[in-house]
Amino acid sequence: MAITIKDVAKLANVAPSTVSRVIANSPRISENTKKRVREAMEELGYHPNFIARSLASQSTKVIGIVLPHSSGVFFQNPFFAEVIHGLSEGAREKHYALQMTTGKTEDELYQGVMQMVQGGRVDGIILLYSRIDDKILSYLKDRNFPFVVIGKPFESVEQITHVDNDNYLAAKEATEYMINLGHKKIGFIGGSPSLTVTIDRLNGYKEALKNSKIKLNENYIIHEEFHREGGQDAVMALLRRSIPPTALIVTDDLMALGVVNSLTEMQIDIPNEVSIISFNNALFAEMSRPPLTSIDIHIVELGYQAARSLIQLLENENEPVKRIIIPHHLVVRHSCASPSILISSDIE
Amino acid sequence: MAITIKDVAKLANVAPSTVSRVIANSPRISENTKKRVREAMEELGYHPNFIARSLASQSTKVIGIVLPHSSGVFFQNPFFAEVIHGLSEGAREKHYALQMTTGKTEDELYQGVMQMVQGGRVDGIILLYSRIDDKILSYLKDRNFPFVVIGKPFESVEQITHVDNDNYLAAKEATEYMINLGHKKIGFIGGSPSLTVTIDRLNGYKEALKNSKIKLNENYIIHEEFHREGGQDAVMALLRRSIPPTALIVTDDLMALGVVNSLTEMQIDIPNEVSIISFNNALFAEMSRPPLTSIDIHIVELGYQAARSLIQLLENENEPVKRIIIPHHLVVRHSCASPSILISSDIE
DNA sequence: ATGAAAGCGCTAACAA
DNA sequence: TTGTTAGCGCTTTCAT
Repeated sequence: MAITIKDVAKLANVAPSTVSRVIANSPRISENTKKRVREAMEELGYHPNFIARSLASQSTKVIGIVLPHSSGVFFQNPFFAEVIHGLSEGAREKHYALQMTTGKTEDELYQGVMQMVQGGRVDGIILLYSRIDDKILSYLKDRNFPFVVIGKPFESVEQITHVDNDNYLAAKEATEYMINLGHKKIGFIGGSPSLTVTIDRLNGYKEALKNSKIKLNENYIIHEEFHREGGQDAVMALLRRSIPPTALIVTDDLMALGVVNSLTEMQIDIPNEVSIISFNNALFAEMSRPPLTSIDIHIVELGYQAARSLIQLLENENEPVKRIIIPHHLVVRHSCASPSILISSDIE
Repeated sequence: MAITIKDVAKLANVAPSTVSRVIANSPRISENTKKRVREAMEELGYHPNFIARSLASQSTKVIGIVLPHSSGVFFQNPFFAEVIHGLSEGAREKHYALQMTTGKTEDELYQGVMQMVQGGRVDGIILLYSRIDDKILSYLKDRNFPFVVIGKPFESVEQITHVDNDNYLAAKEATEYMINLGHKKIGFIGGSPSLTVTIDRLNGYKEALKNSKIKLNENYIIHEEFHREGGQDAVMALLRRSIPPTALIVTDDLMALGVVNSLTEMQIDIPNEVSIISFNNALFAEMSRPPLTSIDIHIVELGYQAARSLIQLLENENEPVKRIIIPHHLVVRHSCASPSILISSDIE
């Protein structure tokens, strides 16, 4: 068995409780005994047992992070690595550990979260996604368990601390960018319609069209999964429209990559025949041929702020509910151009 | 306070230890009382407290994973997401949780590992890298703490369970592939020379050259970090050689991407002027223009097997030390060709 | 400023 | 087959 607080106490000739106070650096212990105790700890190579401490103090200093189910897809997307990067920075700074839960099905995931929460494994939880009617979110909310969501909660927005982009605005700007280039037939390729990020971006897109008096064409809106195949399927569907769009708002780089693949294969020129703007600005956007104009949403920062917010929530009894909006910005590359007069008038 | 084992015991009219045995599904409890106890648990919505269980049983059912320091670079590389994917599958199947440690410096990382280990936070550890003279590995080994490394340990290979590819063979085959195409001036762009993966691949490269009686040119060997800039710097250096290589073995996709970028910018044709073969076969390899011939090392499987091996180690008193080799395979795309007679004879 | 002692929720050895 | 009891290593009242 390892060195315990008792061993230290014995060597330093004090009570275990005194050692405990020294660890917590209680001001009620004289510098003198603090020094003695610390020397004893040093000499014995003592390290506090976190589990015991957790049990006694009812706090673990670990944060649980919940990936969406079907995490297979999620792992492939650069979003995952970046958000974890940010989370791990934020957690490490405050000396919190990170624990991960995944599940193949929603129910498996739910069980995992329940174990984390009721098992007392974590002090708080960060949801890496936000969707409509999420059982897990309801569970956390009902139990009043501390949590933060990355993305905008679908309901009770005012009561849930979350870190998000202004996805409505970002999509509106992206769409306006296309409109300003002269596009009128603009397609929208979004993720699952049950994700709030998709809903917000779709609304931004619609608003921009409305403001410019462009009639919304429901046939121009496609929902697919956030991976390459999703983008491919989406663009194929869009190309089957009697009048295909000349510009596409694609809400994920990996999808956009699929879009580019398909168009390239069909020898459709980007940006002269179809313009594309993507979201997230992962390395893929830069690597694509042509390089994609993309909206950078600063994913690392999203994770970093989420970790910090949760920790504040945990450490401050009555920390208010917060909404943190991470700014986005447009990175212009070479996937957007004015619609070719030829083509657009040709078809009409 | 939440429902405890005592509450259940009271309701079911048994002793707490009986409830504990029911949880563990001990065969020494009658089906009858099992049923009664389970009903009580159900009725109260009882969930066992993992922390208390961990303290009493001295086992946490959590696995610690250690990223290399300078994890900033590591997070960017698709290797990270894939290996975590595999780890999380392997851990979840056996109902283990995953906890992550990162650090900006080696010392910070070391402290983190010490906390995990001595703090009793984890039952075992997986190192996601393998380097020469690793303090952390020595620490784990000295304390006899269960761990598994992904990659080949530099020392005591026979005494440390690890999951690896046959990197020596993979690089040898890659090099032979180039030789068979007719290349004689073959460059090697590897990662840090303190990583065993680099060492193994370099040795495989050298062996292939030797077997084909091609004289080793130390100027053709470059070491850089596993990211794009690394690849760019490396290829620039190689191009400054009086006789630049006509083929490149690049031990990482992201680096290869940098190589391709630089060559493309300089209007050097791939594969006609320079052939490239990369490692890992991430999406980047496929996306690159031209698409890269690459060696797929099955990173997800690496993670999956690592998790399983560690769990076996933890659950079986005298599980033997194991070395698991994940097969690799060559994926041929369009970045390799025979050296142009013109160019190679021209220069010589 | 320090010590004694109870207890966090569970497991496991020992009894019965 | 089940109950009793003593910890696991720490924190935290309550005394002193």
